[in-house]
Amino acid sequence: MNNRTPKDGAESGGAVEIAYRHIRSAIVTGELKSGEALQEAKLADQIGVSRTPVREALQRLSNEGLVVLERYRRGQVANFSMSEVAEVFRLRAKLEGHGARRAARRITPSQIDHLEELEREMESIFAKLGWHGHLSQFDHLNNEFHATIASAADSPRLDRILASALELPPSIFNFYREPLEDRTRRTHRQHREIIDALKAGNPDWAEAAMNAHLLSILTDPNPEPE
Amino acid sequence: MNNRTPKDGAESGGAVEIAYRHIRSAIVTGELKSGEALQEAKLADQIGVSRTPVREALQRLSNEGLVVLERYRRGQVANFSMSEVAEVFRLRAKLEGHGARRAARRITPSQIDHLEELEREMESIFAKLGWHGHLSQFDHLNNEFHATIASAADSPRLDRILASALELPPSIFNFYREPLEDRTRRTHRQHREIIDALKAGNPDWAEAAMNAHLLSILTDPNPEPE
DNA sequence: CTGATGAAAGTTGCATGCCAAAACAATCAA
DNA sequence: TTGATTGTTTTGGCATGCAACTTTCATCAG
Repeated sequence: MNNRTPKDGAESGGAVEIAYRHIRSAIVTGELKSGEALQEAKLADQIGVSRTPVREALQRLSNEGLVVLERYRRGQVANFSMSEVAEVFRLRAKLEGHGARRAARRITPSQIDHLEELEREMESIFAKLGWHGHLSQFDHLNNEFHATIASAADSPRLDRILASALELPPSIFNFYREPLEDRTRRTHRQHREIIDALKAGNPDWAEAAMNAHLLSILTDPNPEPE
Repeated sequence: MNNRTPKDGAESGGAVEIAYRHIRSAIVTGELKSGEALQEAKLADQIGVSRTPVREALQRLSNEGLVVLERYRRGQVANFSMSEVAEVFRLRAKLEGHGARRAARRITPSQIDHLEELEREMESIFAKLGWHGHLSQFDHLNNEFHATIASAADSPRLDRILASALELPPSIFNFYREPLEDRTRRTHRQHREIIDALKAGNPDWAEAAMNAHLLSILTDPNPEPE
């Protein structure tokens, strides 16, 4: 079973990267459901690599919180309670708010162009495909939008934390009661406001706008004490 | 070269854990200096495990930011500039401030006892051994002190971020100009104040005290815009 | 039928080997 | 001497095999 691929078309990284993307995407699209068991051998076979890179990929996903690993036990797709989702957005608000504040004073014109371009793309695929069709692409663009701001904050640690510890499968949005189209339109407005604040170089505004954006996700009133 | 150890005395986890602790401790104590190359085979041999668990351990350390990995390149011990250290403490202030705020309403009496016990221990070993002797033990107890508060915040993600993305080798303290004894004494006072705030169940106070504690590390005035 | 028990099957943890890419060294041209 | 070039050595990336452990399932006592 030697499926060595000396040059696999549009391949970017190594086998770990392939496995990582594959599994992550399966989780993100809901193909792998919360709580579902993850068997190294099966995944390896399915992806076309050996167990070693699959193990590394699962390790990474475990760090990111998308997968739960326990010694000698089968991995599982993590499941996210509403309160966990809320907590993630609270933490992201703290960190990305901080990031936006710093970014307001450091962001370059070309980064702002990039943000505007990303936002245009998001709006255009939303207009073309509607919510359900655009979920996966939206996730990607939206992640890059936030990552661009974080990187403008010039804090590699912040980058890493946001990229690795505070990601959620976009499928969680499907649990919300609010019509998804409404939520999406609001998201776009908020993105534009954040861009405005960054363009103006106003740290307070940028932080506040980012906070508003992230905390608006928590529409369901949450009864626990702050 | 089969150094299999069917039951290795007071062993806790697996080979990965052994490798992880070994390498981490070497970095933390300064045995491995910043920028030093990390060769899988050499480490594996030295630790007494194979390369596979060493690779996993390095992966973990890379996620934690203590090690820098790049595909096909030798790993290196990360090096921490003053501005990175400052940024870590700013991020910790945001996150642990949030944690302390939540903890103030949730912490249990037994957790408070635990904090007081930890603080007593820290002060006692400091009194006995002075700064240089107590560095490694202090690091351990101090980490548990902060981890206890974070866990009282009842936010597993926060736990994981603090444990994995915002750790620094305690050796960085040696770069500060301020006499270490002074700094340590202030740390103890601040710890006691944090405990007081938590005991009082006052979220604002707890957050503020935690912020004061973490931001006081940045004694060197930093000229960059916030 | 229910819960305990133990063997068989399945899965993960780790060691090892091979190959490809990087690091290094020697050689040569300018 | 210096910088480029090529050949050699070193080292990391991945596949695979075996051992340790968990899970499953059949069996049996109650």
